[in-house]
Amino acid sequence: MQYSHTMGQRKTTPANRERIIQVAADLIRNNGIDNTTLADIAMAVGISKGTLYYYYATKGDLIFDVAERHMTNMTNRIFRWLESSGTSLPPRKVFRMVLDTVMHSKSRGLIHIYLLQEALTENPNLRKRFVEEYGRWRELIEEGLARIYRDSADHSAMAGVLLSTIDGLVLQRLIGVERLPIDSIAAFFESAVPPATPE
Amino acid sequence: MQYSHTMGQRKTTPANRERIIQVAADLIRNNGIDNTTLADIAMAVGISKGTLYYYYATKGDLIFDVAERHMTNMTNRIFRWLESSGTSLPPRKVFRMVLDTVMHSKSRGLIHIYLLQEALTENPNLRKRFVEEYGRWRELIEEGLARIYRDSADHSAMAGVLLSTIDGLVLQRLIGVERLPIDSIAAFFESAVPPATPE
Amino acid sequence: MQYSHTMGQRKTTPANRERIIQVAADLIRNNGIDNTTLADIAMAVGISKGTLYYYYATKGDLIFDVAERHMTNMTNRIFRWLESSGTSLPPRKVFRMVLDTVMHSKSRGLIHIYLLQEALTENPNLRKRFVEEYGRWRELIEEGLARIYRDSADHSAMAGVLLSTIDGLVLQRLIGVERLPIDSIAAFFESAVPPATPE
Amino acid sequence: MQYSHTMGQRKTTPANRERIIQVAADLIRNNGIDNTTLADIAMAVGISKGTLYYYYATKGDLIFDVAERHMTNMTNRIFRWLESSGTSLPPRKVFRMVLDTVMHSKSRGLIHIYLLQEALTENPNLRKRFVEEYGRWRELIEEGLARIYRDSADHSAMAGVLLSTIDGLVLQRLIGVERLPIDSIAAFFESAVPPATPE
DNA sequence: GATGAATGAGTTTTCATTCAT
DNA sequence: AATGAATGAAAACTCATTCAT
Repeated sequence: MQYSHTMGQRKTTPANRERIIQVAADLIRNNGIDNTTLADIAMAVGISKGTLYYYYATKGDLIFDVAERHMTNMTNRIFRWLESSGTSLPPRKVFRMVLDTVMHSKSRGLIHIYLLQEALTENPNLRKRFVEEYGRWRELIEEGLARIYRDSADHSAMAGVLLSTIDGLVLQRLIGVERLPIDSIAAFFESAVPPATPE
Repeated sequence: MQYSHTMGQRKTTPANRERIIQVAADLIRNNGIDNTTLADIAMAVGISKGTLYYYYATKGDLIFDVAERHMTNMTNRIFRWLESSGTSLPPRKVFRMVLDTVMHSKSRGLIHIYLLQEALTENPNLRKRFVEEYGRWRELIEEGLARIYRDSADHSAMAGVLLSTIDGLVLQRLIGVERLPIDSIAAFFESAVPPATPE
Repeated sequence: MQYSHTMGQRKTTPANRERIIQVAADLIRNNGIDNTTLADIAMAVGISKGTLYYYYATKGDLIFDVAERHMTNMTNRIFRWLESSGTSLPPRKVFRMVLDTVMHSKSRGLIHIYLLQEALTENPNLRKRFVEEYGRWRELIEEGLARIYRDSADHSAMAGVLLSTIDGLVLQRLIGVERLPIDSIAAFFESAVPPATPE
Repeated sequence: MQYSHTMGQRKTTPANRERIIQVAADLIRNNGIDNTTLADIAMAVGISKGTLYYYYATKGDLIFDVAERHMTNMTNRIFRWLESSGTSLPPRKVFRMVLDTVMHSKSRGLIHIYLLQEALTENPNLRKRFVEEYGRWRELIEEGLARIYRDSADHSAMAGVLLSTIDGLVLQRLIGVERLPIDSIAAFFESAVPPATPE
């Protein structure tokens, strides 16, 4: 209702789902999954617990959708990065950009960890989704590297390292490690020569 | 540390504490922190819940000690690696060794993530401890790199990347990402030339 | 009866009512009354919960109709038996027939018990209906016995026993008692001589 | 035993369990199982819901114990009847006694039905117990009949009928059928001649 | 006639924590 | 040191019912 800007909308349902996911994501970001109760979410959305149940049969189902949304956001973010990597920016800048982006979205990072945890302990389906998505992310990053270096070398290792490094840095960022040497890390990646490909 | 009230404790106490920590760590590894109840721990140790409270005033306190123990283990592990990096092994082997070690201790990795999560959401003190320890780990790794390369270049960036990569890889390993290209990642690190230091 | 507001109802209404009752009976048979939700029924019928409420103001009302239908079925069944008891079959066969019929309709039995329970705990009106109907059943059975024995003795006791036995056997059948000696029970009834009537 | 009048009692636990079962049985008798909440039971016993959980991990577990107790009571009752059947009372009186006993313990009957229902729909274990116990009851009744008739004829059919009749009569009693012809039913059983045994 | 949406009162269950002995 | 017993606050989930359209 409050977010239906368009006229032609038939049902309020999608809008409500949307709001629930959004609000739930916010609460989870701030308090973690376990500390976010369905009552909290319902109240924040402005509906009753019963209504929440009307939209989601289970807390797990809701979390799943929140995670789905989160992954989509991440993927989109990488896509945008991918486009910028085609430009003539020097590699170091491009790396710096990636790392910066990730680093500074502390909240994104936080929810990422929470959701991974949930996937690990409670929700096998969610875990499968994460595995899929991680695969996709690595491919995208690899493609980005190919554009940056404009060659056909095998960048899979670097892509793997880059992806892992990002997660690892996010983790450290979250727990509050200061002075993460982002600059020199970007430089490190720039300096790393792709292994000679026999091709 | 904070729980040793008297000096003259009978020796059973530390032994009991020891067992509690050990058992708690195991349970947490397998089920996560939230799915490990104090009743579970007490039963697995073979004592009553009441007795558990004799040793630990709070679940959080117990978790803290478990984490402390976990960090000590990690640090020791890195120490051992440090020693081996002084040998004349080619760098690639040394990198491979680090990554392997971490990769294959899936259970260590799991508990690491659980504890980080706890530190993040519930236990600020624990978070501080992690920050400290991450700092130490980076220094140790840096030192190891210095030994490997036998130079006085600044390896802090690489150390940062290595540490982050490890965490990131553990994360992916845990959620079940297959085909992590450990070998080529090790090669990648070997090939990475430390940035020229103006020093 | 109590729900037909107008005379000129379109013919779809009774048909819908019919389907609702049928479907509800099936679900109750399989899951019990408490485990059958209105949502289940609506979904199985292919209508919305709201529509269900158009036909039945209350879950209790629906159950009442289901019970009504069930009782009618039972009564009809006894009627059919009644007719067969006029034939020249030997009494033992006739008894065997009754018992068999009841025994083998396990599903009928189940719903019978569920509805009795409901009548007992939730629905006084339904209880009254059961009392009425039980009276009718006994009379019918008595009439059947008179036909079998072609005399004017008082068969009310035997009718009472027969009716009770049937319910009791159904109960045991339902909970899974094996080896119910139906044959010898039929023989037992045959051998039982009606008490000498001073008439 | 049940209220531990003895001095040597160690723990209060058995006494508490006892009270819980007792109180639960009462509430169930009056309201049915589904209408008896754990909160009701806890309040009636004078303990907290948490404490109730301390004694019974599950509502089903508690019901199971209530049922166990109920069955024991029934069995004891039959035992006592068994003893009296050895006396020189005329058979009719003995039958009358059984029926009367059962008839007049309306509350026993109610809980019996409730528990059967539970066994049927929710608790397979309980169902097995009932099957066992029904078998035992039939044997006991058979033994009683042998004593009454002081012969070695096969009374299993009559025992089966008697047991079923009792359940059936209880059922009718519960729903409020008036004028159950107990007297003539007793007479009916007396008049029933056991089938000639070729022995 | 029909329905999707919303609700709230209730239910079982969980579990860290306390405490008298 | 040790423990059994007790607790209460909270959490997820259920579902009959209502109602505007």
